[in-house]
This record gives sequence, C-alpha cells and structure tokens, in this order.
Amino acid sequence: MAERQIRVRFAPSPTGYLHVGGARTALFNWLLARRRGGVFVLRIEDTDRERSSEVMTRAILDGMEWLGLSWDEGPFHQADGVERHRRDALRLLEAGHAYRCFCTPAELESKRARAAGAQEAYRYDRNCLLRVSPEEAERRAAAGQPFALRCHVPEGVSAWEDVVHGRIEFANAEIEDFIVLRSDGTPVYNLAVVSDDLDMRITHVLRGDDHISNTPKQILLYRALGQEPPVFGHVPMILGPDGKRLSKRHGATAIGEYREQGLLPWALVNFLALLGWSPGTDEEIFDVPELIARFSLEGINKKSAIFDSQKLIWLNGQHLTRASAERLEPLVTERLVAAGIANADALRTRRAWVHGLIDLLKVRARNLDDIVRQARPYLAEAIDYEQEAVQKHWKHPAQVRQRLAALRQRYAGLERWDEQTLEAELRAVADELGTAAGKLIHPLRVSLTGMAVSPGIFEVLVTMGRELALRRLDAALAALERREREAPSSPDTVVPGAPPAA
RNA sequence: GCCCCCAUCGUCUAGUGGCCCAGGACAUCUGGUUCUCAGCCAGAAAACCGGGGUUCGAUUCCCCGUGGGGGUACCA
Repeated sequence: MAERQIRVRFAPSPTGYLHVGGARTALFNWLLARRRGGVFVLRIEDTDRERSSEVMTRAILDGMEWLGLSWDEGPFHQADGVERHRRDALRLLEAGHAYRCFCTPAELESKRARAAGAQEAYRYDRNCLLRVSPEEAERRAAAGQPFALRCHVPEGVSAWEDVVHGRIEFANAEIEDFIVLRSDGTPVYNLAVVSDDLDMRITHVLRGDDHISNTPKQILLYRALGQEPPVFGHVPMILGPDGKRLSKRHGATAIGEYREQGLLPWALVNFLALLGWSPGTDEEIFDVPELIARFSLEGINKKSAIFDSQKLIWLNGQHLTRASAERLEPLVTERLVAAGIANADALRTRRAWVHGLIDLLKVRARNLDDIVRQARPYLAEAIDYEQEAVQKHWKHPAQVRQRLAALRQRYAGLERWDEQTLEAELRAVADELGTAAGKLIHPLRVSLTGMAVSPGIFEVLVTMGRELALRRLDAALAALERREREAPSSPDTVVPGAPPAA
C-alpha cells in the first residue's frame, strides 16, 4: 500500500525579512509535514537577482531556525535550476504548448496603455501565434531575433479542489498566453515554480491566498508538461489592525523584531498557528508538540485574519508562566549578560538560585525583558529608585526612615531568614510602631527593589539574601536621609495616623 | 474595468438546518482576594453585513447586492 509520503515546501523570496505572514505559511507546511511524517523542503526563490540578497536569505534562515521550523531538505536556490527551467520551457515549445513571441516590451506596453485608455481588459492578442507562422518564427529565431516563450492557453476551464476553499475554477478565456521564458532566456516565476515543484516531487502546495490567481496558470503548465498537479491549499492572509495588508507602518512585522522584544519562539508559533487555524475547541495554549498532534488541513480558516499583537503579548505571558525555569534559563541569561546586569560565569555557578529567581519573576512578566528588568535588584549591587515608587511610598522621608531603621535592626538580628520568620518579624515591628504592616511593606519594597511592584516582599527578601537585603536597606536609609535634607519642610511633623498631605 | 477569494462580538474564533434570543479567548468595564503588581474568582457590555429565496424551521443551503482582500507584468 504505497501511500505516498507527503512532501511540502516553503519557498520565500529573499527580498525582505521573514515576516509574520511568511512565517505562518512556513509553519502550516511544517506542521503538516511533521504531522503526517512527511518531508519539509526549503527553497529560496531568488530568481529575481535584482531584489534578492544574501543578507535576506540569511535572515530568513535565522528566523526559521529561531522558530524551530527545521527543514529536511534544502535550502535549495531556485536560481540553481535555471537550466532545468529552460529545458522545461523548450519542452513546452516542442510539444506545441508554447510559442515564440517576438513582440517587444515596448509594443506590448503601448497596447496595454491603449486598452486601459479604452477601459478595456487587456489580454495578449496572440499576435505571434496568429500572424507569425511556425516557419517564419523558426526563421526569425535562427536569424537571431530575440523572442520570449509564451504558454499557449487552451480553451476550457482550469479548476482544482482547494483544500481550504473547496472547488475553485477559472475560465481559461480569462487567462492570457503568459510568458514562461523571457527573451533573455530566464524563466518567469510560474514556470520556475512548477518546474521546481515537479523536480522536488512536491505533493502539497500550501501558500498564501495571494497566489490563487497563479494557480490556474500553474495547473496549465503541469498538464502541458504531462504531469499531474499537486494538491493546492490557499491559506488566508494576515492583515494589519486597519484591515490592510500588513506592512512596516503596522509596527513589528519581521520575525526578528519579536525575538528582540523578548518573545518566546514557541509562543509566537502558538499565536501564528491560531491565526487562520483552529483546533475546533476552546483550547488556545499549545506547545509545539501539541500543535503537531492537533494540526489538520480541515481546521484552516478561509477568512483573512487581523494581527492582534495584544493577544500575542498575553499568550507570551501565558507561556512564560508555564515554562520551566530550566527552559527559560538560557534565554534569560543571555539577556541578563547583554544588559550588563550579570556575567555568565557568576550565573552558571549558582544555577539553582537563578532558577528560583526565574520562577519568582516569570509569573508577572509578559516578555523576557520584563524578567530582566525585574531581576536587576537581585543581581546588581546598586539600584535606581523609580520616581513614582518614591513619590508614593517614601512620601515622608523622616517617618519612613525611622520605621525602616527599626525594621533593619530587627532583621539584622534574626537567626533565621525565611519567609515565615521575616513576615512575623515585620508584623511585630509594625505593631510596636503602631502602624499597619503595609506602611512597612511598601517602603521596604521600594528600598529593596527601587520599584513599586515586585513579587511578595518576603519572597523578595529570601531570594535576595540577607546580606544584600541589609545593604539595600542601608543604602535606602542613606537615600532617605538625603531626601529629608533636600526637602526639610516636608511634613515629617505629621502626627502618626493623620492623613498624609496631598 | 475584468477575474478570483472572503464575510459571527473591537480582535482571534466555535458553530456545519432545530441543542444558539449564538459559546470561548484577547482587549474593555465592575466587584472580590493578597503587602504591590501579575494572577485567580465572580460579573457586565459586545456579533450572525443587507435583501430575496429554499425549508415546518435558517448563523448554517442558494441567488443578488454591499463591504473587505487578492490578482490582472518579459515581479515573485
């Protein structure tokens, strides 16, 4: 029972970075291959030498690798197949499915302009098929007159059963005799694609909606070459928030930008998979292996989708919360080092502690930079106090300093340094001071982290460790003293319990 | 202009003739919980583009509009 192994491909043209639309197409192909035990081929369509570049090719490969979309064959370069493309074009000519066209681009352009002026649809008038005999064409070619090769489109309809749209058909009368080989001997896209897909024995072509109108032409070419076309599936496009085609002005569209922003590759994969595909249930958070297990062609939507970056950010936060510290460690470490907050060796020597820190911070982070930002107080010696935090919780420097000094003294004398002890002690101090625990907790948070938000204060204390915590407290006390001097008139004279001045 | 594709809350979507006066998620807004934030819990507001058919019955099927998108190259 030789059920043919599925072979799919992703064929980006290196004229730009890997963008979300391309990445999603690549993902669907990859998912299908992985799901069905097939082969995923990567082919760079660099036939357009003018606009293609090595740099972009590299960027696309990097993006694929980062997303984890590994290819089984390739990367192949379409430009390497030019000889074969040409041979296929010649086969078409010999078989009578193509003919030589001696019309010059300038002539064609003027005909097109005339048609446009008359509000008419322009289609090639078959001048060289109808008014140039095969013999004459032969002669002119031999004489060296340049010619392009055009596919002779037969009458009838070209249709196919699209795996996402169902049956789609085009009347061949709508399709002009398109050029397959330029007068300089280079192949045109549609021919090159068909030739390559045939050569690579591609069984399923999953690509963007924008290729629908190329499909009938390609089917014509398959047939003209005596081959059966593959299965086609046209996935909907991804649009910007305004419903227009996604472009730079919509913000980040290149995959690399999301990497820089500290997104998790598997979160982006999850998000992209859900854009245009649905598992048919209410579940939304999937790891890559689950995606492979669940993916199916039937779940692909017909409607184009708008890229909602807010949901992407939320999803990333979900994956961050669920990911193990083990898995996050290399990603976080890299950024911590890049930010100059810690050095790699130091982090390596206390991995268990680092893991604890990551587990502590990942819950309230939505991207890796959130973790890095929050991690600073635990790793660096000095911290900055955020303006807002200071204004809110260090409003009355003298009073705060007095309270924190009391706390510091008690903490310094502690035998144990665990959450229970630390909390009990703080509450005791608050009691003795005749104030609410919060009046101690918030200023303490500012003292330790410089921020108004952090994990539970006692967890912070424990993770930070006694020495560093006490040093921070000392630094805070000094800072508070400076503040008192700078603002001597600030209301330290406030009666305890009185509402703070606005 | 012509051809093609598409059409459920602001957004992503479930729904395949009755279970739907339409379910989930993001975002928004309430309230609760904790030392802050995140979270979590409870709740609110929010959609079947319009018109014709078909049918006992249409979000679901058909047609026509409308709207959006794509294509219309010796680009890919």
